[in-house]
Amino acid sequence: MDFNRYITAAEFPALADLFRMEGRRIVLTSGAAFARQAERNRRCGLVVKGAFRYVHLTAEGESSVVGYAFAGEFVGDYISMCNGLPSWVGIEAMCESELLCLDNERLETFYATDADHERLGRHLAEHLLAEVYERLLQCYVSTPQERYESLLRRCPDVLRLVSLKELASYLRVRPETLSRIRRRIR
Amino acid sequence: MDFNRYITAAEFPALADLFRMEGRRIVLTSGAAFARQAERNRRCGLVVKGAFRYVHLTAEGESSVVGYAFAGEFVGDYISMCNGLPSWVGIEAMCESELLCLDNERLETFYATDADHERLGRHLAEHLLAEVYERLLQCYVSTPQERYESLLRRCPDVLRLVSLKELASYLRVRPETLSRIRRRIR
DNA sequence: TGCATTTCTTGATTTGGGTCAAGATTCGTC
DNA sequence: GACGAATCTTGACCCAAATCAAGAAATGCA
Repeated sequence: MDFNRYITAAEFPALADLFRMEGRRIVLTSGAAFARQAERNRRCGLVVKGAFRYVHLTAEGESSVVGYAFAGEFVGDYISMCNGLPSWVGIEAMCESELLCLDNERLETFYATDADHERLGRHLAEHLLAEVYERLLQCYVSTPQERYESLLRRCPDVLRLVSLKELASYLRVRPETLSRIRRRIR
Repeated sequence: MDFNRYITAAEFPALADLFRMEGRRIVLTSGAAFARQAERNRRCGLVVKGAFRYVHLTAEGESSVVGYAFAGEFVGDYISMCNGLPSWVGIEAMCESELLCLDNERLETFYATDADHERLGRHLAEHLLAEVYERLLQCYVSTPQERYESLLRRCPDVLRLVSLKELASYLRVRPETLSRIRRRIR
């Protein structure tokens, strides 16, 4: 879900195969929603083409981009999928995108057929956990400038992918502040 | 690990049984370390008595309390345990505490013996993921005051358990600020 | 190409939390 | 109970980011 530490098909080939064999091919136009905030989203996908952003909307109407998924990565609100609760985020296509989609039931029966599959599911969850955890710890320790620099190091062409305004939202600062951070560094 | 959304023995009875059957009984005095930051910690425990805090130390020597574990809950740096990397946090006893301890190998062989056990492990990881994820989203949306009020709602007697100084660290504010927040609410 | 819209930058001002400092209160220990 | 240490509160001041505002640059589209 994150700029660099995403969950890629390459890391979970057996899972990727499942999506390739059985996934329903879905094409979304730019801006179209794959999942809506506050709804239950019991499906996920493997991104074949394009890109997705995860957006959280507060009660006051403020929106924050909290993550991304690109081609070759899995996309979906894994947590909402697991526990069946309404999703905290919406997921929308950033451009014309294509994915292979499976619903949670199919994933659960896949897990259930084999202890190795269960283990795979565990490793997937552990992998995601490690990433979210690291992001959380960054909240405790890093300044906006550090977050910006660390992000650039991880994904140097991030600026070709998203606007500064959106990047600011991801870094949890105002666009003006990001603009000033960038001037400071130059 | 958190004040309310911890992983309890009651939620994972089969796992709790494993700890009760095979766990090594360890008694720690107040302040003693169960796990050290920057080291690999490949064991975890079920807290029988007492309480533990998770502390992250920055390079500048600032310390933040990032979580807790109480009696009836599991304790350990699950992420460090899974991926074998050095831990981001230390875990220390807040008072004289007793726990039943297992190392990662035993847990892995437990998972490996049965598809049901693998599934249990998956659910555990998913459960943890959901919690850490919620904490992360809180970073994006909540003010210190909101974090304080939400914490009080979840764990009304938190103030009898930890000092305001420590609570401030958990809420990611200075003690003075927490003091002012409390005056504001009164 | 020209116009409208959005994004981006820059400056001025405000504000929330941090820092520093000084008491008050609580707690532990002898 | 008295003393010392730690915690807690309060005030004064500082600073980084938010807010407000205005103009420049880029983008989209007719």
